[in-house]
Amino acid sequence: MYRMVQFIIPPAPKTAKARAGRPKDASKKAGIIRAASSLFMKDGFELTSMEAVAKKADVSKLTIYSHFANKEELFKAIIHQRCDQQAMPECFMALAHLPVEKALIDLGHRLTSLIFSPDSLRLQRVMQAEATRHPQIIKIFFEAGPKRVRVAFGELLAEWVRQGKLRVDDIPVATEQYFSLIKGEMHQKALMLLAPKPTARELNKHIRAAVTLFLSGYQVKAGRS
Amino acid sequence: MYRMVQFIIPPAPKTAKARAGRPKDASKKAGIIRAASSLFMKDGFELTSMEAVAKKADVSKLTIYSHFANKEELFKAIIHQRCDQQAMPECFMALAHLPVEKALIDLGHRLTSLIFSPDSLRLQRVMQAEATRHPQIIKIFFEAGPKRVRVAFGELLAEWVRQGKLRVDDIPVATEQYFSLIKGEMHQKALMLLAPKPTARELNKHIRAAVTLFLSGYQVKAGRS
DNA sequence: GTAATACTGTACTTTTTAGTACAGTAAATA
DNA sequence: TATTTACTGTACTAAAAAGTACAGTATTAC
Repeated sequence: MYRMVQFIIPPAPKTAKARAGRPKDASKKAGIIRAASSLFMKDGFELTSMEAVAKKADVSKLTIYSHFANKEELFKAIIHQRCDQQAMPECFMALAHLPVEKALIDLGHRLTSLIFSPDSLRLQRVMQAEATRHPQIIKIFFEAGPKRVRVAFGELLAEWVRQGKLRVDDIPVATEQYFSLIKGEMHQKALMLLAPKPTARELNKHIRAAVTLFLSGYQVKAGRS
Repeated sequence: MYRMVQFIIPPAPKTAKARAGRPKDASKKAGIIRAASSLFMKDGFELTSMEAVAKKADVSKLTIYSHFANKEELFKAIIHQRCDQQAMPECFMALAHLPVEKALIDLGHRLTSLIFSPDSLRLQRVMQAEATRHPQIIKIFFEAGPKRVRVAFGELLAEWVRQGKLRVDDIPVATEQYFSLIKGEMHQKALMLLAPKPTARELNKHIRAAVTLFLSGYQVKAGRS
């Protein structure tokens, strides 16, 4: 039964068919998305009202409903858009020929500045809050964001193993460990508003400690079997 | 102005003064707390209605309002109560004379079975969802739960350092690293309902890997300065 | 120019829920 | 027994928000 889906022809490809009459205003839609984005990120799904979105976008409420079927669809559109923004430039492999320690520290800085950015924290908070009510969205978010980064890191690790710089039995496990150490508990606290943004000094110390521990487990030392 | 608060005498210490008339029924209150607890943990603050609590506790809505001023107070009472339950038996020091590796693995199992328990996951989810609206409660939750456990673990590490089994420069950092590794990303996924409960085998492997990495960084090897 | 569609503003319906009013009953103290 | 307080059930108020109806204006394709 499921196989058949692959052969179904998409129902009427009415793309930019210019269907007679005044066309929709793309700038209106963009304005709605911008307004909704900031409100959803600030207040979450439940506490953001469509009226507030309309007001902030300087648009009639009915205009919103002409672009998005309902509140859920609007929310999904916002999350999709923000996930795309969050994607990291996949330039991990460029680090493959640096000294391992330096590369890991550099990466640590880039990752922390991403995940501690106000936007990322807000998105993460909203996702967690809505986890039970929007499980599909969470999945999209995870695949588009965290997962891609981890895959790229795994490939970098594999390259270093090939170069004989690291000794890693289980790459997925090591990847998870690196990210766990880099995130640490500061991230959890930042999510819960329990800690102010860490200072540059704190971050530096944190990242160095994480990389040191990671390398003590995986770096190839002179004179090993 | 604020200082004065410290000197204000508590307004009439009517403790168990038996203030004439029918006394409040403690079992009603307990029933309300029990019902509210399960509902708040399931649906969070906003989506739990007082009517639902009343119905589940088999009690009149007004009875709830006679025991708790409003919904927020009821919620706070629930969180307090659950925090107290979550506290781990502080028997960490009993592990001080076991072999370090065995102790860390044992501890890892206890910690994971705590934080992956349905109750803990639910509490954590509710806390995260309500973080922005109830910052004071979050603080209480953190001090009563996670923080106490970390302090106890830090003392255990210090004891091992004293015994010459470990070499740890910065105990808070090492503590954070241990907990980060033990929690890993599985916990995050479990919170977001992205992963089913990990199997015993997976947990075992995960904990072993975490402890191995931790010890490779902090265990004293024969023949070191 | 005409028909079709987009957009606006206002007002409305519907639903949900926190919190209250009230009238009555039950259980304790004095 | 009289009084005071706890509890119940029903019905209510008030507010908030999703979504719709409608009447009118603006903008485009044909």
